[in-house]
Amino acid sequence: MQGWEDIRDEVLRRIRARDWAPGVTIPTEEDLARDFGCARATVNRALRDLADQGLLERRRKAGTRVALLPVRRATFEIPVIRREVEGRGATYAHRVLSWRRMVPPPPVASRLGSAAELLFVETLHLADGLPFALETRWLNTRVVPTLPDLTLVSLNEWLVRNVAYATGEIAISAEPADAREAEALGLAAGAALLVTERVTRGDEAPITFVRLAHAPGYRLRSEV
Amino acid sequence: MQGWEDIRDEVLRRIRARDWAPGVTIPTEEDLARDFGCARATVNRALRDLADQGLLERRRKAGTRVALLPVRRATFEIPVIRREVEGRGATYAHRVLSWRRMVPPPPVASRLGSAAELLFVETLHLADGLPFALETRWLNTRVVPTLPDLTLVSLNEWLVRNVAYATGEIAISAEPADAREAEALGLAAGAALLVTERVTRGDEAPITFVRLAHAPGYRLRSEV
DNA sequence: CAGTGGTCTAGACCACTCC
DNA sequence: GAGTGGTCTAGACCACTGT
Repeated sequence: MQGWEDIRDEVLRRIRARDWAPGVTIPTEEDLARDFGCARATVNRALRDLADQGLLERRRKAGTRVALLPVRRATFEIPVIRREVEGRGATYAHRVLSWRRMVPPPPVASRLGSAAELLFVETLHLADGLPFALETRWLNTRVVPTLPDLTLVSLNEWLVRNVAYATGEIAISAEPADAREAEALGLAAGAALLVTERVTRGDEAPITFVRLAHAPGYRLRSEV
Repeated sequence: MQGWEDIRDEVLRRIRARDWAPGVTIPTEEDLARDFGCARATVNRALRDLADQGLLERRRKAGTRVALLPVRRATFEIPVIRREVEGRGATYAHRVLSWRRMVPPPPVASRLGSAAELLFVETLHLADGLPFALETRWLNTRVVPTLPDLTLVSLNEWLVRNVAYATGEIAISAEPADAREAEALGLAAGAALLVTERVTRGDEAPITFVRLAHAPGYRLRSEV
């Protein structure tokens, strides 16, 4: 007996073995369904999965072709920091370094699409007592009327649980540590940091902008 | 008329609006199918999509619950460098800086699971004539008997088109530029570089290890 | 216009897992 | 044991697009 995963694996095998070389059109779903002795929907599920991975290109009428330059899609899981630290077998802690109301600097304002005064919070995340990441957050308090005790729960986590979001973007880059980051993370200024920046927006208003500067040694990993 | 995407959007709306709060069990597929006036398979497709995104957790018998701490899954497209440069509207070029046979350094050998002699190739990728990324590659020539003229086609691209691969991993980190990278990219030593490292393996033998050190300003982006 | 993928349906059986 | 999601089927109609 065979399921759609078996069919996907067999198609994948034929692609890798170059039975179906890059650029060539493979048989139609109907033909494959007959060959494999299953329903067309099952073949469709298998081919759709491979197309989602970028290995096949599908177009109505034109058929299904093996991708010439497969665009690898690497998926990274971006968990809440506490989970990430605990997942490494370390003990999580966080410390709020400062908070105040302030008008965001231009780069933050433009990303959020709002130059209104925001709550600024600086949090150091620790793994086994050592600096793990410095979080720099600007928060629109209009959409978040009541706040938790920041010393008890990470704002990061509280927002995930309590605020409805609509859309967002993530950007990853490498940047030299500025004076503040270097001090908080216990590094020399200019040290290479992996920085992730996230913008989160609600239906109407922007919610928050977060910049996470990770201590050296941090890696994002993905299987392909 | 409604399709599975409409149902997915409506479920997403209810999650965001907290009609269905984090942690609660939502109605069964059968119930939802009746409510929406469609077949169960259509509801299944919609809920499966949201579960794949990490917003729902599904278990047989237990039902479908709204995730408490949704693990955001950010998907980044990792295209061939030429495509990436051209996608930014720039002109692509590459220059092979050096190549030789050598035993890989221990970190590379352990990643590939092979300490045999490999072909080492150093390639500078250019966008509009400016350094874009420095590629450092170790290639198992046993699985790649014939090589192209490296000055004509990027080894990166040639491999994608001509070598069957089975599995691989990608890791992303921030690292200070070493002397070689700084020279090739025209930077000061220690500059923060976004580094992507990829291991590719065939059915039996390792194929290649690639390290890409991207010039400052490089960002990976993803919608969430 | 015609061929191909995209999706929906109604029903069925199965696999897993909670009780 | 029983409830729920996971998947398959056979058929149908539709949407897109190359010719």
